[in-house]
Amino acid sequence: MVRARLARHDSRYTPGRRRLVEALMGAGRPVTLTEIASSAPDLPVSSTYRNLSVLERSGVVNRILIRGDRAYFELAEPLMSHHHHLVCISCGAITDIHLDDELEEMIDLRLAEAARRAAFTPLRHMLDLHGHCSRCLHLVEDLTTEDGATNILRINPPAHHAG
Amino acid sequence: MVRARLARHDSRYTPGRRRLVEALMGAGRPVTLTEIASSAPDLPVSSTYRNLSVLERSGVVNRILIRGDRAYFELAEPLMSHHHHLVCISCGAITDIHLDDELEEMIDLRLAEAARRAAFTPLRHMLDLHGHCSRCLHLVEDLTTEDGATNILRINPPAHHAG
DNA sequence: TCTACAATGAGAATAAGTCCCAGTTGCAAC
DNA sequence: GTTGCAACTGGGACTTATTCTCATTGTAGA
Repeated sequence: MVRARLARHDSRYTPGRRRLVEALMGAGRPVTLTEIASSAPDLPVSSTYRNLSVLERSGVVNRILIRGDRAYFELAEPLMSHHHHLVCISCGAITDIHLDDELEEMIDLRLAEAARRAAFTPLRHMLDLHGHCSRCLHLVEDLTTEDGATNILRINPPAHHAG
Repeated sequence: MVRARLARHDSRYTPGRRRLVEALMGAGRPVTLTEIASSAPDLPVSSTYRNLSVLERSGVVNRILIRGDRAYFELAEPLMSHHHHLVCISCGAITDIHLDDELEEMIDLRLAEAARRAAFTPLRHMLDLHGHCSRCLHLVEDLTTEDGATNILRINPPAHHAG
């Protein structure tokens, strides 16, 4: 199936690309290029970047932008089931979560309405929840202010950070 | 109100920060630091980066990560009403959209359930729709394949790109 | 086998964003 | 108003993820 999607873009399923797909399968969570590189040090960095782009263009992997300083990669549907993310804004840890189909459909429906009004052609929605994981919560004194403002403390990632 | 939120973090509402808030108000859409810099060339880059971080930490602006190569900034709630984005993956154009409160509440409810199971403390959800704007649609031949894969073409931003 | 084109890999190049530091400013206490 | 402390500023150096270049290699099909 990966091969077919690549072929559709005149691209080949080469050993290097297979290694990448397997690495993403093995990780089971979104990973950065640095993480891939450290688990497969023989893969050249430039080739890995190029191949991740090719795989993305062919719809095999998704590039997810959660932190400004680096990109995360994960397998696209249907290699990976549709899901969303809990993103810790302190340490960057990412947890996959699933929502029920009814809600997903309702979201898609309403987004499609808004898209039509803007003459926009939808491809896929991205829904993430930003907050603090249990290990970072203690770093934040109080989460809300008297005027209801969220009190976001961007703190240097602690030692346990997962990304 | 901006001043109060800054004061909560032992920060001051200086002229440079006021300029930034006014620039974001004037833009009316998410903008990059480069855009801010070109509309206010006298603001030093390093100060602008620093001040945007301070304003973000105080809950005055939101940093939105939509393209991997740069960050966008917009005013946070309630200076700006809660909204979501249509993001063109070809040219990067961003359009603000609003969903009805009922759906927003349902999303928050289900996300909160998932967060509780993961011992995660929610702060805010991010929901964007990725696709192609009307001006970029012609760059894509066919949007779906026979196996249902989305056929995403990442193309160099055309001349009209909005950021 | 030949040909055309995709893929590779090493390093140079790019650019967003951060860091540093010396000088300045704002706020609060006296 | 003076003073002291801490926040702020600005310019440039620096870091680093990502992209680009290009010469070489691999491969599918004629």
